[in-house]
Amino acid sequence: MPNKNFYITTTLPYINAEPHIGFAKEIINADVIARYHALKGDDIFFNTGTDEHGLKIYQKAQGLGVSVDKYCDDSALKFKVLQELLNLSCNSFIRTTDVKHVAAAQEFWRRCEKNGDIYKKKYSTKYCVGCELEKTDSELVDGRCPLHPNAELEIIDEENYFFRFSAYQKKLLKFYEENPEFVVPNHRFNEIKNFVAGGLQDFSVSRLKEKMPWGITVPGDDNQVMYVWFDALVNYISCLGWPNETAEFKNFWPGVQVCGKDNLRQQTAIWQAMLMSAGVANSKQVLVFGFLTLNGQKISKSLGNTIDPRELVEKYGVDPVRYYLLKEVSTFEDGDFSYEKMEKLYNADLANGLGNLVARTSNLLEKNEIELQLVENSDTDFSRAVFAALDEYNFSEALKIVWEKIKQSDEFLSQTTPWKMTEKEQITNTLRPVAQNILNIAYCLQAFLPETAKKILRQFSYAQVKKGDSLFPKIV
RNA sequence: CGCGGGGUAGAGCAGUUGGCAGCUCGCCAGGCCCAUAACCUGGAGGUCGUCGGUUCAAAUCCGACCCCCGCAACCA
Repeated sequence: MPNKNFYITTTLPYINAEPHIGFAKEIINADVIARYHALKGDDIFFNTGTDEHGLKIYQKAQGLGVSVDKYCDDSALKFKVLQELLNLSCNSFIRTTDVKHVAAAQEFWRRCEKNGDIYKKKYSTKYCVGCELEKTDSELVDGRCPLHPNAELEIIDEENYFFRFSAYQKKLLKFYEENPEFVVPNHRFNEIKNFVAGGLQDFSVSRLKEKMPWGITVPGDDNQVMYVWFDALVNYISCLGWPNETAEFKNFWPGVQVCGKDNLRQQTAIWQAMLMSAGVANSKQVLVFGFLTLNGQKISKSLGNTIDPRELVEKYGVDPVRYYLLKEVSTFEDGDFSYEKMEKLYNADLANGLGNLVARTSNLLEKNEIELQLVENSDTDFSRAVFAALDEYNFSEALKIVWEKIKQSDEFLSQTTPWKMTEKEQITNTLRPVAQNILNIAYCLQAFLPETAKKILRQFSYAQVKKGDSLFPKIV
């Protein structure tokens, strides 16, 4: 079977806030998909990065008394370290301040302009710096932005460039119809279809440079910079080298994009219209994930209940954090995080489940000096069942199937009681299928818990398996 | 008539081509003793939000209503 090329990209988090657990979920989900495809033998391009332009960034840097460049460098680093922290398999980290991205965004603009989709218009509107957005009166509460009541609204009265979004209503609807798998899950697809069918308004895609210098200069107009959204979306192809006819771009675009549910419009409508305008192929698929709550409450800075992935990883380890987000939180619906649930799940599934099974089995193997020849992925019915759930992005179900195998193995040991046996051959024959199960489990877990899978594969690759350290010490 | 999600055992959830109501945690009783005080077996516990309809049969399909939670060109 020839290798296929598989491209997946996250959205780029905006660097004005610390990385939070919601984005961790998004990127871990993407990582599982990428690792799964790698396991199948596909060639992978896995992109993430940072979104760094816009007024909010500019003002924040000024407030801190540092140069914008330095502020961006420092902030981008906080996101880049997630790759190691969360054990991600990304091979591309793009920053919207990268030279190649800036050039790509400008070329993208030129193509949209050439196609007649960018025009200049004078307008006046209220603008919330906190949201980086213009606000309509209907969105305001007491004349203030409800999300940022402490920020003064700015009245913008200027001439900006607009993108002819309205021209793409029919084309988008046709595209959706022709690609029934384009947005997953289906209820999000319906949502965006309804939105587009309801009519589209052109939106502004530039700002006056004198008011907002931190952006990419509009080609042919030194007085204007691109609106941050317009510039940022181009990253999904600039990271592949576009507009150059690179091998990466030819081999990997179009790809799969993932995003949080707040980003539905940007990814599935605005960006798709932009691609059509620039004459670039549309994305292959967009996966729209749910949100996380913390102890049942919405996570937000104003509530002060944000949670830093680094803190979690330091406390529990990478794989337990990945496990929680994959098993306990459904892929497309909202989910909840709490330390209490984290620790319960850790003990039940990782310490008492997988960790204990590996410990008791390897201990019996070592103590009885059993030698085995095991085969990786010997039970293809099992791995197929796991992968079938993965094909539907149902990570929780996939892990459930794996854990059923763990339970079966524990049951088998209890029934056969190999620790009572005296004949080495009998012990060997009893432990062999259990050890083989563990190896098969580890094979499948490579997509989910890469570190743990690696440890087990290594431990069970020797003819004489040793007990080794416990994988997940119980939390007491 | 804005859009969407949800309401299933004490808690957290799974379960729609309609067919005996499931999983994890917790609780009770027993077993085992290789293993990380772990593991195995059995048990208690649910009028599947409410009301009505279709059907031999409804958590699942249809209609009305109640209650929670997001979103509303916007935050992952």
